Amino acid sequence: MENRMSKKRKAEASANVVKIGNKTISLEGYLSKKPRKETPAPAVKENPDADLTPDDTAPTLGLDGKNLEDAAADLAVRKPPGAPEFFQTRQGLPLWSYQDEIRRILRQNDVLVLVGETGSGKSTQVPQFLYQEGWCQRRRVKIEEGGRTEEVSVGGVIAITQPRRVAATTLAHRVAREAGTPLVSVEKGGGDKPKYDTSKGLVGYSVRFDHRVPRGTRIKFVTEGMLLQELLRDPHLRQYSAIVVDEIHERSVDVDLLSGFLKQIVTGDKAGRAGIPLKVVIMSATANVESIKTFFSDSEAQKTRPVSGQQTSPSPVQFLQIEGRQFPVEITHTPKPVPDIQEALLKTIFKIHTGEPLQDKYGRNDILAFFTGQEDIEAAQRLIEEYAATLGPKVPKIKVLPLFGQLSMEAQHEAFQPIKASFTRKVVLATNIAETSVTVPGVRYVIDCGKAKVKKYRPRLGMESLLAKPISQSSAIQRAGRAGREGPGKCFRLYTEETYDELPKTDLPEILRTDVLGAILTMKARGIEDVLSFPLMDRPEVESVEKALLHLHILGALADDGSITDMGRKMVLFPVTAPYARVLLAAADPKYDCLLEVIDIISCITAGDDIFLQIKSEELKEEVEANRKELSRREGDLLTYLTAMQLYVAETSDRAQWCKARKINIRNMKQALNIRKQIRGLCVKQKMMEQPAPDPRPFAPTSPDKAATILKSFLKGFALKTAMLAPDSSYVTSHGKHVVAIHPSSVLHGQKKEAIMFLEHVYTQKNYAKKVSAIQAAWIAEALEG
DNA sequence: GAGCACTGC
Repeated sequence: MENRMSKKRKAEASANVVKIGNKTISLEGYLSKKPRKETPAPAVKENPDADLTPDDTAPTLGLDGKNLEDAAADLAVRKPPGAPEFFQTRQGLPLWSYQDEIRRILRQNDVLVLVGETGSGKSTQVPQFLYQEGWCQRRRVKIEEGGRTEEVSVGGVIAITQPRRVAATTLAHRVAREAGTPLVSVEKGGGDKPKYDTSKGLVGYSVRFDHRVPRGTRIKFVTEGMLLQELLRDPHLRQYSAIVVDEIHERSVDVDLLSGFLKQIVTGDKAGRAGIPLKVVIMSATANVESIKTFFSDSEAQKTRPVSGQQTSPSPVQFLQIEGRQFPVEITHTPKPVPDIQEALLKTIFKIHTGEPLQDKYGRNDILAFFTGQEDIEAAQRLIEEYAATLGPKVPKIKVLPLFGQLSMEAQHEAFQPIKASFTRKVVLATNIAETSVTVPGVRYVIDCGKAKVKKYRPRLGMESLLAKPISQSSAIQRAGRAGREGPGKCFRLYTEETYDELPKTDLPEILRTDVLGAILTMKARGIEDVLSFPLMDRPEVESVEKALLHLHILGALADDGSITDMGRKMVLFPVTAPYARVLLAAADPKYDCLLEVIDIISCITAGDDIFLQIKSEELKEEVEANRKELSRREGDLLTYLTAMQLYVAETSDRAQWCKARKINIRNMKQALNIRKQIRGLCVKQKMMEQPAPDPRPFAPTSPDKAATILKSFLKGFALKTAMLAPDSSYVTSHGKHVVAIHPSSVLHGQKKEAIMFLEHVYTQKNYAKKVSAIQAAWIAEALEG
């Protein structure tokens, strides 16, 4: 609330401006409550491909009876190199016949855009085709930097980026086996000695919490975020001869930023690499790559390319398209728009079930239906089960399996298993999770409702919305493709062909749907002064960028002239969003001195979805709620998370049972412990605290005074996410004056407090505040003071 | 009284 903001702050606000490039923005405008019209923007989830299924993780030793030296000897005499038992499979991949062409293109060019559909083998084969190329060798060179000459190594390694950790690690394991230097899992091997010398190898990976980079690694699978972090240390990516950007069609914020930095390296002055080019292979599973090709081709910098010993000047971006290995999928649209999608979905399921065979020569004929969310899935499940009970003895039975992210691991796993009962058809009711993240085996019929829930950030309102929106054509194609993985399939679209034609070709990339706060800070920390001119495939609206710059200024990450501050540099070292990083820095301040507590809370929050699972059945409800009583704190959700973490750590006998009794997501809790360890380590390294005492530590409840201090440190990052209780018992936000309701998942739901702070603000059916704490109004002004 | 999907030295 502006009238509660301190006078000092107001005075500063009117005086302070942020400069971006040649633009000047005043803080006054940011803090004004002038209403603005929201522009509606349709958007949808991204898209496809995964050249592997989760089952691929199974570790195998391979190369029976051989050791690393033998494999190395093979390598020298054989062409292609690698473990012989994989030759046949690899040679059968569509990509195999393109290997000479791929090598030829990259000998002559720096950038290749490669379109390869699901199953083409691009993720596993491309790095193996390239690592023995002449340009891919490591070289000792002299580089002039700051007036002095330095001898450094450039090149030698190929990095392949993946949007997800599992993809990076499973691909690395598979390629390592194919290359004949498997990454034997020491942990999983139990007491057995690994068969191979795992300290050496051609293939490695590096993802958060998990790094396996053997000596001699030439092919390294990394997450996009990991490479962005490496860029912080090494802006020229000197370790690498090539970067293979996989799954670019998913268009994560990280891949967009990475593309910008790669474009700068490829087209810019390569003095930092002693003139040695960095090769870039962009890989997409969808053919819609025009904008990507244009992005990497058109460059002003290309004209001023240095001539320091470079033989070839780069030609335009090369392009190669490889067919996938999909079975044909017959697509049916509805002749007319359906009035009730839920009803149409059910009718289509029954029609397929009664009219189509249960099995054929390709295998099982299961059904996968795409829904928008959990609520629809659960409603449909009840109706299908009711219907299934009425089926005659000659009709196959139906087994309904829901599949969405909030389900437990075991429940999700059930959807991947073949049905054990005979004469039964599996019907999987899934959210978008089945479009990209997981592959359900056995599916031959897909039903596509044409919608998906999409999260979109509304910069003008400073909040997010999560609503069902029409999907894109490429998303619809991806959904249909799920029917053709194991045999010819059928896809039933519950919308007309005209509707399909009018859908956007691709989904809105994440950078246009999300708060660009993090992206801007990432750029600033990597030396981008004028963020508006940084090369991006899709540019966020200038207003969104300005909002983010101002927010970063308020957080203290940017100085008045828009340059990054020491605090900003510290903030980017933490694997949390900028506001959380600000809270960590505040908590380390002697004035607050509550860093350990704040780390515990932030670890719980950033571990994924809520650590508290929802309680479904009525009978369990009372029991679980009774068990949760000891965790619950009247100060709100943050102190409740802290108590949960402290009790979890103090629990030494059976943590799994402890979680089960309270319906706490143990997977997220374990992840929270990982994050806690990582953040603690970073804080020690930054001299923000001493090495903390090891676990377990006995539980002692946090005192009300300490709780207040913790909440005050959170306000340092979230002062704008506060609301006051109005006379009509609603909460009105101090920034924007919106009415918000406390989300039912909060321990403060239904309670009236003088003022609240909330870490998340999402519009679904209502304007909801999530992760809520009770605060005093006076604390808000205090937090904004300095 | 309610929850698309991912992710970070």
